[in-house]
Amino acid sequence: MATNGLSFDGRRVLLSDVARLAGVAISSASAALNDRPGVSEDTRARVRAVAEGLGYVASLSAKSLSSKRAFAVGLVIHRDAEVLEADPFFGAYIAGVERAAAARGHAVVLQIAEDDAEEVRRYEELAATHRVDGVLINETMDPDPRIQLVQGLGLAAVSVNAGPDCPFPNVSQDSGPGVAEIVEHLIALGHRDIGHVSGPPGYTHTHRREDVWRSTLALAGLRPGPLFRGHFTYEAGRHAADAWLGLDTRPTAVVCVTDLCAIGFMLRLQEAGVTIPGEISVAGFDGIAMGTYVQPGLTTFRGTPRRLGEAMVTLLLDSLDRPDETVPDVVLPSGRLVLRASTGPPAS
Amino acid sequence: MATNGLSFDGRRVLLSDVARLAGVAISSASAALNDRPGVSEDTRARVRAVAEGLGYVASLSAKSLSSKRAFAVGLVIHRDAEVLEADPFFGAYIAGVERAAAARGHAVVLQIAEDDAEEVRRYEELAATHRVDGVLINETMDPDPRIQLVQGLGLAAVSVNAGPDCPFPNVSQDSGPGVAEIVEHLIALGHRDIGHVSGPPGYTHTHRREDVWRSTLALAGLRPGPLFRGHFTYEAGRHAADAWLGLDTRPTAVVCVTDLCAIGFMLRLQEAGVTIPGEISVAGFDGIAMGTYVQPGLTTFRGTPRRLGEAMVTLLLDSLDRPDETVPDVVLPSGRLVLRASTGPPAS
DNA sequence: TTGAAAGCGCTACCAT
DNA sequence: ATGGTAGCGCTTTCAA
Repeated sequence: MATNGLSFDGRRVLLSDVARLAGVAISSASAALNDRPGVSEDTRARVRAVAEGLGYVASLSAKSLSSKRAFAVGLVIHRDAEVLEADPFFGAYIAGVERAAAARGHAVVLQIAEDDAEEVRRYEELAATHRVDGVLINETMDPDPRIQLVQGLGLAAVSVNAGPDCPFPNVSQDSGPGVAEIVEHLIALGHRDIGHVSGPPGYTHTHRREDVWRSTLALAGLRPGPLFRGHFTYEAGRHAADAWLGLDTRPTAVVCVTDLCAIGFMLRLQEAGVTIPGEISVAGFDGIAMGTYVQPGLTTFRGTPRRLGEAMVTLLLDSLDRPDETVPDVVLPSGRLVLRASTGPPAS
Repeated sequence: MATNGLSFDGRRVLLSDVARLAGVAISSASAALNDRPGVSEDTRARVRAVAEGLGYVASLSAKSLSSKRAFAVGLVIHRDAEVLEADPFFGAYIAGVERAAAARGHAVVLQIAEDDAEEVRRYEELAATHRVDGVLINETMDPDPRIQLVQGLGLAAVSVNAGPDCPFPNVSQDSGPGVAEIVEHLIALGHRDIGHVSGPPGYTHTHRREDVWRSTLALAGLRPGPLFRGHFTYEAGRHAADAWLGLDTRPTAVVCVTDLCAIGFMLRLQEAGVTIPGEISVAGFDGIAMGTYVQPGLTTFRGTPRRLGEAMVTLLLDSLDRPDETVPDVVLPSGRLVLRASTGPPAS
């Protein structure tokens, strides 16, 4: 049995081999194997059987050249290696991307850009060489320069949580409900002064989470506590903690924009002798594994990065399959609240 | 300026366009652009200038079809999404892989397999479709089934820390010196009973680290402390900690096979009220960011995953470039000891 | 429904 | 050193 793409004599099995053995023309064999109309069911079955028996696998480069499709999707990650290393979000997301792509015969081409100029170059190369059929734009920013770039390059794409003027199909997974649930949880515990450690301006995540933090408090008749603008990282959390330590009146609870940030915040406070949740309740956002390792365990809202990756690829391939129709955007459920020991009643 | 691979009228710039404008034959243009001999320096320069001016980028599928090369390397990760998520090693490694590949015009095709059967299928597909020119085999096991598989499929490959009978070029980064340095550090602190939390049998990492732990102790005239066999994970560290808690005579120091494992070990002990390093010193291996987040900070040995990725790709592409010559294996320096507060003098 | 043949855009060979 | 041309292995059009 030759299931490895080699025929008995070691030569690659070609479509012409399949056609010859099945007693049909090459064009018919092609149509039969690619589910194209114009072949009788009888012929199709026969061709399939021969192909199967021979272990035929079409040459990708030949397919690509003649069909002008790459059968691959691109994923350009813009991040330094160090940050990438510490960011566990990435693993589950990429797993979703890869599996959804593989399920439809596409490969994932991963690129890493460490600065803006390099990111631009990567997209240009992907477009110029036709290495991929489309790209995934993740962590969309509010006006996002990549959108114009990618569109100008003629690349197909799908974005995540992009604004309404984004020309690409979009997958959205709103973090608003998650933040609302966290804030409501803190209010229910008795907190009245709830601060927020936010991300850098420009990011959808930053604005959305900040807005919902504020509006949820307003809905409960509470004024927003102090706001610390920082970043999504561990270090940013530590800095915010330093700021918190310098406050005259300290909030009794803080909602952090990410788990990593929350962990930095917590550990810095603990180093300064602050007890959690005794003196302050801390909540994060994402649901990374590390949140279960710290003491106390981190209350958070767990998203579904894997399903996000799957949804983005599926949407991209769908839109590629029907270039005329405009595929509907996808809305993913937010995730779910995970209560751990880092949040508790205020000291009073 | 048309730097995006499109000429003025929106048509793709072809090699024939470059040749025509440069006033040479297509074959000469091809030779000029690909650094092949047989063109005068004058011609080469002229062709280059025209290509540059036109923003010419060769079609990858056409190149691939005619040259039988994919200009891509494959990376098959065998791991569940959850483990992948918690494993920060991956980020730096993949960054190295990607950057080295990109520097030589190759793309990285990332595949994720969640079980053995799927892993086999992925390699088969990569080979059958000629999607990549070669693959990176990471985390080589002692007899590693992938080696035979990949070789049988006719794929080029490079392995890491493989045994002497592995047919592929190999990059080695010995973890032995690191373990030795850690053990010596503990001995210097005054420890005489030093245990080890090891990984699963079959992995090179497991055996090597275990062996060096034992031999370094022997060299100092010490008997090996208790050995806990587990896994590379956080959870495995916790289990080992439980075992340690049940011991009659407890070692005063433990060397864990990975940082993640060490962190699990530490946190479980701390939950049980054990003080670190007062009652026990704990060391890890890898140098992940999380080791700086825990309290006390984790003493460890920091490898260079990024350079490992770079070296593997470079070696693969080198061996691909000269199929006749046999390229020499690469040996990477081990890394360096990182002392933090999780190790200290024994209680006594 | 089926088959023949013309591309797809390069590389590589063989003349010149 | 150059230029013509035959592939590479498919898809796709167009006749039959």
